[in-house]
Amino acid sequence: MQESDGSDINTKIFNSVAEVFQKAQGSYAGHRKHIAVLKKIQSKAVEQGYEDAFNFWFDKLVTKILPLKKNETIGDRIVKLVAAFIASLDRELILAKGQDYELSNDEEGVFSRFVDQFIRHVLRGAESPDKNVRFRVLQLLAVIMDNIGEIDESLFNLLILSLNKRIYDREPTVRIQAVFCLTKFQDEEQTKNLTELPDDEENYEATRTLVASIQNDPSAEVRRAAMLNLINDNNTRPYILERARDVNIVNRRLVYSRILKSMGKNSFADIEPHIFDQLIEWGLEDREPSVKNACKRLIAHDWLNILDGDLIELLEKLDVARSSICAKAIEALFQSRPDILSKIKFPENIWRDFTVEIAFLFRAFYSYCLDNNITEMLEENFPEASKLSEHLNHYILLRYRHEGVPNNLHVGFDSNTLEFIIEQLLITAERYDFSDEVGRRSMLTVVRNMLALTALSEPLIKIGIRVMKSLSINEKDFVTMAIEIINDIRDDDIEKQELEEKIKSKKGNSHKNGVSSDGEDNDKTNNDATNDDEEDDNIASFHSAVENLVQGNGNVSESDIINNLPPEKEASSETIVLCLTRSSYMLELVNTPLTENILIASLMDTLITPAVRNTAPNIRELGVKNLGLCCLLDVKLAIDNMYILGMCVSKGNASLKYIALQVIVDIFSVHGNAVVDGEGKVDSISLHKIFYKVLKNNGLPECQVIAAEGLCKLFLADVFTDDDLFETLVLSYFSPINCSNEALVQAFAFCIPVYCFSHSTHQQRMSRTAADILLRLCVLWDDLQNSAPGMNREAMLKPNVIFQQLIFWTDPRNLVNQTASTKKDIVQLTFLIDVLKIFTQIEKKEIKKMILTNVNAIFLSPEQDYSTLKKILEYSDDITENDTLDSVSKNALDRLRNNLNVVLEEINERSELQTKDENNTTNDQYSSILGDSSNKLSNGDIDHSIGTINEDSTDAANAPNNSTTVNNLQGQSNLRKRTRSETEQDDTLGNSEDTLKQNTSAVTKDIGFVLPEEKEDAMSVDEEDNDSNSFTDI
Amino acid sequence: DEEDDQNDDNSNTTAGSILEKDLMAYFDENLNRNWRGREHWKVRNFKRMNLVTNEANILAETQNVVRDTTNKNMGDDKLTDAKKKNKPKKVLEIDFFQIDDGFEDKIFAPKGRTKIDMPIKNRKNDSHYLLPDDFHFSTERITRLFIKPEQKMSLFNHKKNSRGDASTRVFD
DNA sequence: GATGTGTAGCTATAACAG
DNA sequence: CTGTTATAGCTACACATC
Repeated sequence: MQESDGSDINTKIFNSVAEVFQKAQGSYAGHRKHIAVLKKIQSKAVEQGYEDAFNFWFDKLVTKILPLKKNETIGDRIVKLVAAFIASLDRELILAKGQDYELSNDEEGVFSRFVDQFIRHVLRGAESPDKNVRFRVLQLLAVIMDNIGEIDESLFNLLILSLNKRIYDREPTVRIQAVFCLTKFQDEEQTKNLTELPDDEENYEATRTLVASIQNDPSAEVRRAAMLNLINDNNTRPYILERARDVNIVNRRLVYSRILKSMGKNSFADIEPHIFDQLIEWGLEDREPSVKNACKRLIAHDWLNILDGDLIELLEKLDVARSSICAKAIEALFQSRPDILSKIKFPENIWRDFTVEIAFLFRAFYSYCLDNNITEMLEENFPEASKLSEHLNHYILLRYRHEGVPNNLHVGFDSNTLEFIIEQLLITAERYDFSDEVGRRSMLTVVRNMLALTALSEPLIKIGIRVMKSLSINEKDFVTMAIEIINDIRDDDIEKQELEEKIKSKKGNSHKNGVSSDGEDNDKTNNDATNDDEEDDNIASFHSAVENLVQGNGNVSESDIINNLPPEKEASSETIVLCLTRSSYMLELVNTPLTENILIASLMDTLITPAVRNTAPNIRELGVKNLGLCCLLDVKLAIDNMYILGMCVSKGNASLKYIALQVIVDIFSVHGNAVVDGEGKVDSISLHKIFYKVLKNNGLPECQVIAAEGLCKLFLADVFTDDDLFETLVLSYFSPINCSNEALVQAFAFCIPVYCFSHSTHQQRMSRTAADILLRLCVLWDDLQNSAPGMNREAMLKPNVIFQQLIFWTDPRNLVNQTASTKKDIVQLTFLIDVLKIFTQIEKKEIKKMILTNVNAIFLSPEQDYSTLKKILEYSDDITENDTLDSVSKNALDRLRNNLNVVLEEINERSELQTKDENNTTNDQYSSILGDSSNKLSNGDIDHSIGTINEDSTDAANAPNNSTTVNNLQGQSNLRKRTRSETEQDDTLGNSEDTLKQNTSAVTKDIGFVLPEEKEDAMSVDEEDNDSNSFTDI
Repeated sequence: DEEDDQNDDNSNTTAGSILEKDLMAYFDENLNRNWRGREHWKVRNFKRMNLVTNEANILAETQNVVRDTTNKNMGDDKLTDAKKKNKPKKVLEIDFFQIDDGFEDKIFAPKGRTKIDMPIKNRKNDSHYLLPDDFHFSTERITRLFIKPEQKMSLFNHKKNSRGDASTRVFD
């Protein structure tokens, strides 16, 4: 080939290709044509033996767009062009192969050489320092991945290696494209290996890499790309679906709106039941409305459509019997599809053939109609009360008696199914219309007798009692009936024991002294069978009781019960549990004081008090709960039992602590401080100590949460007002030892702001304690950073964030009770003064910087008190003069001082203006009240005095205090300055006598906070912990 | 100042009458996003209560509005100006005919000392970027008693009654 | 690493066709 | 009714800039 010809053709090829690119960058419009042209150029070049030249120039021209950043339209157009060109070639080849054309000119070879060269070419930029180049390279690879045909092994290895490097690129955009590329290399074999082979750094299987990305990539968009492109089979599905809890909102939403939606009917079959439940719960409970709505739409729209609107089938899929979230799901369904409401019917003939789904729909439909006042539907679909009770009775009999009822229909019904149906009917019954007396009476009979069944499950006891409450005439009637049931159960048991004893003694059996039923078990061959026998007996009495009641002999009078003296024998522990369960659910619904409720008093004596003293843990816990519920009804009882409850918390095992703690909090919530501190009452300090102790004990995280939540409640209610206890509370929020106790953190995250912003006295308490909190936490943090490498340094917030939090909490603008005087509020300013005051106790430059750089988040306003602002300025000046600060800190501090000066200036200007305008009249008045303002009268002072004459109690309380504290502060500040310089000198000598040292040593003690073995007083602000241990005696 | 005084009085009377349920809803709404606490809170200012409608606030707000609008107008002008400047700059075109010898060398330059990889510590995250369990703390939850959930305590409006008594109420 | 700007990915509403 | 398209407006997140 001659050179001139060669370079001529070569140039021609270059010009032609370049022209296409030149045109194509302008718009997408001519792309079709451009691709045709490119193909023509290529085939012509091949014909002329210039295949390489075409490839060379094509690649070279593509290189030009590589530096273009993301979303640059020109770049995107060329990328599209390349993709379309390659796709077109590929498609042509496949088509040709499919039709068995003779490929005349080795098109396949041309294509694969072109692709091979192209990929190798762009890969040269895969590790370019320019992130745009890396992005474009990966983008080009991603868009051609589907159409590269077969590539040889060396290129494949090169590509995989590059992609597995780029998946860890610095730039998220690059990683996203890498994910897109990798998704094309997945296959089933790999997903199997996912679970079967161990993790391996050198394992370059695409699926494994993608799974690593979906879980570990910091960028939400990368995880999203992996989620949407990961192959969806049994092995990978859990990784995809767990994104329903991704921290990113869009990712969470996409699980419902894309992943699950596209799975269609397979969602029901292919997802494991517990995961399926979890997904629905997560979706419907999500904090973000958009996620919640996506989930609702999935259920109410997509899924219901898939199932052709078959509501029952949908409920089957949702597994109503097991999943507690279904109530929410169906409510969403009713709301978004009101059309289906009218299609729901409950004809008479299905009443005896309820399934779990129908029963559930029945109850949900009823509740919905009731809540939304759809009376016509109620009348149309729901039978009269007596019918309801009949049906209920039918299922109760089915469940608790095996003979006497036509069995053929319900052969497949297991007890769980029946209990679920019964529960649904009872839930309906609780809100049913019982204006018809006959209906009410018959339902009452059914429920009372049901509650007498000893085999009744706890959920049914609970709802049964509630139904009984709604059926009762008044509370006294309710209590009477409930206690009668309880007494009957106990008496029956004792009777039975006596009977058995007689039989045993007749047999001359020796082992009768073993505590009742435990011994019995040995004699019984089959426990279940015996229970059933027992049940049959109960059903028999059940029937006779029904007879009695229907004949009107139902209600036993109160005196009957009281006169029915407690038998001397004790009931078996199983029976006691049955009684206590019923009584606790009863007591939960009672509100009349104990003094008007003699029956409950008798219950205390016969059942509850013995239970509290029982040695069996479960009985004792139930007893404590019952006792607590009674205490809520009577102050006197509460007072008498505070001590024992305190003992339970301090000496009991975890579960006893857990319940007793709740009881104590509830008692305080109801009775306030009346239950402590007085003649014969428990000392409130001792109770505080109990709370400290539980709060600090991270061995029992659940109890910590109760203590925290409980304390927050009590502080919110102003039952507790102790600053030290409050400080401990806030400290445990930030403490690293609690960082893994999510419930605790969330309780505080909610309660602390509610507390601070609900009342200015609350915010003032925070303000008073905040500086000390900050100081302690700074020391703690510092210690954590210097601790052993095993420690998790992220377990604690950095001091700057803590400081920001405290500033936010003390910001008066966040108070709910916004008034005009909010702008004058100085709570946050006093916090700042305290911080500046303790500032010298912070030693680390790093921490000082974190404090100072946030100091300007404090709200300053010319409305605020002049002297307070002035004081802050003085402290700031002091720090500037005496501390060596880095430039950032200094700038921040200067800015604060500058701002302060501006504000102070403005106050001065205003007051001058005012004195001119108002002809001295008002000012005279106020200055006479103020008396001592010898220096220039400032507007701030005036405001303040107005606050004082006002009836605003908080201002009135604070005004004098503040001025004195401010004065004191100044004194202290000077003193401190001296001490500080002395300390600096003495530091090397080890002098530890002054107050500052004392403080630091107190602080060092707190370091134990991090170290479990020393944690005793670490968190507690309470200094002397060892003196009175009222609850450790005995 | 006299006006302020007046307004103070007004606010004190009106502020006390904010309904408990409104307060509860207010807190639930505002703390919804901050449920994870700790490092996850944002300085997002609380949506101000619009429940209190006393003269002082109306006055203050109108003043703010006046100032705001003036500011906004100024800002708007600046913004639109900035946008006008930004938009027309997108007339970029590549000359594909211009191929000088060295251009590929720049693009395919070795990474050198530029860090193009994620730091190792960022490649694994134990949280897997999943949210923690949500315990759904709410005013509803913290006002109800632990062992007697039907009974609610009244947390916010008890102040006027007597200190140290949470004055529980029962809602039927 | 704090800041302001830009944008992906909805959400809402209407109009319109099937 | 149901589904599509077009429009504007919104917010959390990403990106850029200093």
